[in-house]
Amino acid sequence: MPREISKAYEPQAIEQRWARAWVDEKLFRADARAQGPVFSIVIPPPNITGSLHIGHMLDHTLIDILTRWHRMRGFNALYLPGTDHAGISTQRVLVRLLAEQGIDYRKLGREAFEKRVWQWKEESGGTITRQMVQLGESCDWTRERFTLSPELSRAVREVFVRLYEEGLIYRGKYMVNWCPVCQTAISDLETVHEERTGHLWHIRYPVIGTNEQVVVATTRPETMLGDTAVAVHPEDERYAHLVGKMVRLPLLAREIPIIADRYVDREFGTGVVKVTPAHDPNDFEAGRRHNLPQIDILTDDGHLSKAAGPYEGLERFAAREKVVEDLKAQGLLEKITNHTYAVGTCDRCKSVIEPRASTQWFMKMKPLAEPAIAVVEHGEIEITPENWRAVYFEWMRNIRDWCISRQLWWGHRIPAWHCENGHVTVARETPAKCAECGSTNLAQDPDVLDTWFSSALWPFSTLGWPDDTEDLRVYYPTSLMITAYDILFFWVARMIMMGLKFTGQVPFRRVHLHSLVLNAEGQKMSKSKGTGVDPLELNRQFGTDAMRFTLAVMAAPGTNIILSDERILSYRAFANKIWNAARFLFVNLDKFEATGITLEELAAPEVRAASPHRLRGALPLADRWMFSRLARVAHKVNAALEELRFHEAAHTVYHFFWGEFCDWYIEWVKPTLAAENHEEARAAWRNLFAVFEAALRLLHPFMPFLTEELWHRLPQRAGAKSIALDRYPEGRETWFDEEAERQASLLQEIIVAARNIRAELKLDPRKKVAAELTADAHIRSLVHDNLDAVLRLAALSELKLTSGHLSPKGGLVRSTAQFDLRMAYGQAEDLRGEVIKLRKEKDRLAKDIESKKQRLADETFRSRAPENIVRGLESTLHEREVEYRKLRDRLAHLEKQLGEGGAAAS
RNA sequence: GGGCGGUUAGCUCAGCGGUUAGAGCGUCCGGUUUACACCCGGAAGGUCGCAGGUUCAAAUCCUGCACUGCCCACCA
Repeated sequence: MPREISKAYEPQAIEQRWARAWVDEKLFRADARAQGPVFSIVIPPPNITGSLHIGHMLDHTLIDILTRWHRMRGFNALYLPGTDHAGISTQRVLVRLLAEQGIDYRKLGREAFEKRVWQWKEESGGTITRQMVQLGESCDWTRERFTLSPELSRAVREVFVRLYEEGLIYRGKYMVNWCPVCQTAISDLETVHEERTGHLWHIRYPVIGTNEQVVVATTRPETMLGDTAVAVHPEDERYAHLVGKMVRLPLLAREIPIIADRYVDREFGTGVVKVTPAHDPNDFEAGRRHNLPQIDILTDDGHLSKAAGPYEGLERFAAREKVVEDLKAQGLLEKITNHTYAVGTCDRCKSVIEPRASTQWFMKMKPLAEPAIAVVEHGEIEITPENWRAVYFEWMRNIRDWCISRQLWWGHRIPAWHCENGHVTVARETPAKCAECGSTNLAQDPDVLDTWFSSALWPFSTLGWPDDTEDLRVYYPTSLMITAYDILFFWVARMIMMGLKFTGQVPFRRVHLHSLVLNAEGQKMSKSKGTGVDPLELNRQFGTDAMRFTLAVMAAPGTNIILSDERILSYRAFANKIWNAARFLFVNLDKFEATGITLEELAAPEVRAASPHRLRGALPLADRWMFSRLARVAHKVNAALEELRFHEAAHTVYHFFWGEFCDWYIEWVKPTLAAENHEEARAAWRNLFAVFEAALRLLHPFMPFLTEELWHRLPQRAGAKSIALDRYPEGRETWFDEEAERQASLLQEIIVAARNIRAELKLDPRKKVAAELTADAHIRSLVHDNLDAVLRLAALSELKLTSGHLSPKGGLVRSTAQFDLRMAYGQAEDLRGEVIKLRKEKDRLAKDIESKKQRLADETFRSRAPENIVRGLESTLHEREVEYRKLRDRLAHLEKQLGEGGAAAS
């Protein structure tokens, strides 16, 4: 046990040392054959492109707290780490990096590009995992996975082929969200609706063979170039005579029909709508119903295509202006009105997406969603906080097919091969010939899968599926999924669907959705917006343990987390407090050794396991109280963690350690530690060490580094490896010692009362003064038995114990129903402050008593409220009345005194 | 257009049916108590957004309103 210990906690060196040691020793390697109930959790795989941001830090902190807690409780715990290949994100990063080097990725070609990405991944893709090691996360690094590794790719192909064979994956031309910047289709979830104020352009379409014209309104005038009809409601009398006639499409002079369709809203605008089947979801459906041609007027990169005639080549927004200008010139623009509408933007690049009919791969979701709804309904998967259940159900019940193909190069290549005759062969391995016509002229589909496709398989693909592995049998279904609520649909819902479909089991038994971490302005932290904070910088500044503790304390469900330096600072102070409590033990080792106690003795398991109730009676009050509090706190922390109430668990240990262990217990037993009576001193040391060591274990899941370091500095059994493998304090209810808690808090009240008077009198804290305590025999005897501690902690020279009523004369008094404490004062003190205070207190008490009396006088209350509530109220009322009488007498006395002195005249 | 949160001490937030509503920071007063000034002791500070209702009992449950944040949505 080292004697030299720095005065303040300096986390950096300690953290680095333990982080490395834990990995080197493979301390957290899970053994599928180990004993104990299983706790398994897979990480929400971070993107390889990123570095660790505060959101990850929160995820990982909560996961790690629970993993360490379970491990310490004897669970066979697995925390499986890994990363996501992050299709679009990674491709975007690489394209940019290459561009910076003057390389056009398209010219590089697909194969060379992929090679570059892999190379980059090897060099830079490990940032996050390195950072996770630094953070000391208790993952099993031997089981690290990557969504694009050969093993996981195999799972992806297996799933794709099976779904295709069942008809749940299909290919076809449908309306998709097209991002002209990323140049790929994206899913509905990846488009973010943004409210914008724009215009509604009203355009005249002349009806051929008449003098009439119809007016259509549109938010995207350039799409008129792709119109293949205009539509009216079949029962709209205004236009009934026009149905079946043709209109001349302005600018292009194309003749298109006027059709009747129920999807037209007669109330909106003129009741006539232009139909652009290739660029609007409603029009697409209408186009199918009426057999209209689809004219795609766009190119992949958002310019106008050949189909746009004279507008070919124009950028889409330039084309809009030109179209409007030309319509205006031809007098075909009736009016422009203001209009707010929601525009879809690309989640990745924020550019406006274009609805576009395109041939893509889709997954049928309804059949997959049904069982996924059922398992949550039936509680096979518990979602916390509960309000997310409703959100989940809502989305799942209205789920639409998922566009899974992406026009990218980085990702899982779709396992489909096209032959020259247009047949498609879907296979697990590259086929030699077309399954339909036998052609050997095959080309693999160029598209890759949406990143979330492989993420959806994560809980079982990482454990070895599709093989029937030991890991899968032992660790699947996983115990819990912890992630931010913003990927409930993207990821959580899809994992549930895929897990059920392919393993017949839920992927996890519980989902905990935590809040987002926002900055001081309440904005979502984001690197692109420059509003992010670097958690590693904060860790360096305040210590990882302080950061972890802050996040845990703030992880209360419901609200978002707003991080501030002040808050982290207060938990850095907490870490320092723990450090200094340890320091107290270490710097007093000479006193400790003087008692003849050995370190071996302290490390003995029977001392550690000492169950307080066995010792009760033999122990001094302070120790009985402390052990009881320890048990109660352990009980509460365990219960809180069981229910994922991290903030409550953290609060509880914080208050226990600082407010009870340090502020009261250590101060209380200090003299005993140096007592002449060695047996007494030894017992005090033993208990102090035992409580401190237990407190470290209690704290360990929250503050792994600090506790590991201090635990190793304490005497430990030979071969004891890590606090992380030690037992978590249990807090059995049989350890609670209510009598000791009651007595200790009474003594504390007396001490606080004395301190209060001292502060009021502005006494020099070192100056010891005499006081008088009036109380019943029971309390007097309690105080008498603990007189040394009371005198010392209240800085009293003596405490006279008296019975009966306290005479009203002289000194400052603090009273409760149980006792009166009086301290004499010199003549210089001004009593007016005290009088004001007492008056205020008297009013408050009078009001309180009045309301309690009223309650108790209420017959309905007495008959309906539970007995213990009524009795509790009665006894409280009695106490208040006692306090009130004492206070009234004191006040009268003081007022008289002031009045006589003439000081109250003013 | 639907839905979900939030509104509690100067600030950031806990508490979510039962006796005098809590924490951290900040404020004020007093401290070189040999573990800790990242500290110690004491104190001040709140008609729990507003209005109704349910209940013996409401910060806590219900309804409405007002701000405020977010999610979902194919009305041109």
